[in-house]
Amino acid sequence: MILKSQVEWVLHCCAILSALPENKYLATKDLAEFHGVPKEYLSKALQSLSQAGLLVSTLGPSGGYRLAKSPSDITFLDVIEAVEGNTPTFACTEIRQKNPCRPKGYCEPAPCGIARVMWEADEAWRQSLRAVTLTDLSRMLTEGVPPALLQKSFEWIMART
Amino acid sequence: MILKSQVEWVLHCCAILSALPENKYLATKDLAEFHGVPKEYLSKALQSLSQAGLLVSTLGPSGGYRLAKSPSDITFLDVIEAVEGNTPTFACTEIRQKNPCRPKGYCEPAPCGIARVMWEADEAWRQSLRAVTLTDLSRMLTEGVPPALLQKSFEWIMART
DNA sequence: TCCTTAAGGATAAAGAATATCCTTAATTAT
DNA sequence: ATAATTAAGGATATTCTTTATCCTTAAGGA
Ligand code: FES
Ligand code: FES
Repeated sequence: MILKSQVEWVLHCCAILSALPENKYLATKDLAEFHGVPKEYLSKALQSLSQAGLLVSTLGPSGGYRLAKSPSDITFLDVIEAVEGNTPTFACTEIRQKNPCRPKGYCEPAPCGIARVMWEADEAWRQSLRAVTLTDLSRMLTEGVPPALLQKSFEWIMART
Repeated sequence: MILKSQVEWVLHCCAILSALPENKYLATKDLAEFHGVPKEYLSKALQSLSQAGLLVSTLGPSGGYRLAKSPSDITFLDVIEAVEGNTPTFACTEIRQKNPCRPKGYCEPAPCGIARVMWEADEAWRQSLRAVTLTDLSRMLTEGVPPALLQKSFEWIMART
């Protein structure tokens, strides 16, 4: 059980977009090149973020994506669920109903205890991811990085907005 | 991203094995029949639990599996990791190293902030699963179930040990 | 000696993740 | 107007994982 590689991609993309000035857009092509990932496939992931209301897109030259809201209003969980969906990581198939001793038509006390434990763990995971915003992300990704590299990267991005 | 169906299977199997008297074994065939799942494939999962030191197996007629230790010493996480492995659910591919502005040979402050957040969430998930033992499981799976059904199921199992 | 069982290897089928290509419509630059 | 650029989305291909079955071997019990 492993998250899609797209999750890493879009989180890094969000970090870039967080640094963009208001009403500036950055194209998929540039985000793909910056991160060394396939443009077409990254595009699918960004479309998901757009549909989830996290990004705003615009067409034509100088088009691309920007954040739909303040970085402080977008959490890791928002981004991850946009790509992975929000279905629980544990799917109960109700195998308890296969119990050969079960009376026909018997109705189990719902939901199964196992599923409850699994869903609680799932919620702990989500809660942890809800607690981190793109603002936190920007801070984390910049600290300890040489100012010269940050500056150069910023200019690389700005040259393409 | 979804857990293997085997996870649900083996957790239910562990609940059954928890109810077994000391030094009694239950065969894969019976566990598979009780839960209505394919015997051969369930067998692979039980082998994993055995290799993880959670179950003890014995051969021949009246052979099968029993718990290797007290139900209170086996957690959900133990069982799940035996089946799913213990690799983190987020795999960082270090795409930050693809940054075109990065000086050749530059060494990033390890690990990436994104990976740290993801691994922390992963740990929250694991912590939640570590807090529940097979003893808790037995209680959860029996409460609210009619005593007659519990009794009948117990007899079904005992008849095959 | 015969039957039952776990262990484990080989293989196949189904599904999900990864990736590419192409068309369409909107927007901008010329 | 025209041409270039871009996101959106459909179709399809490839690879990997999950799910499943089959078969052989060795151990244990009747
Ligand atoms: S029946 Fe699905 S987890 Fe118990
Ligand atoms: S480089 Fe992998 S998560 Fe940042």
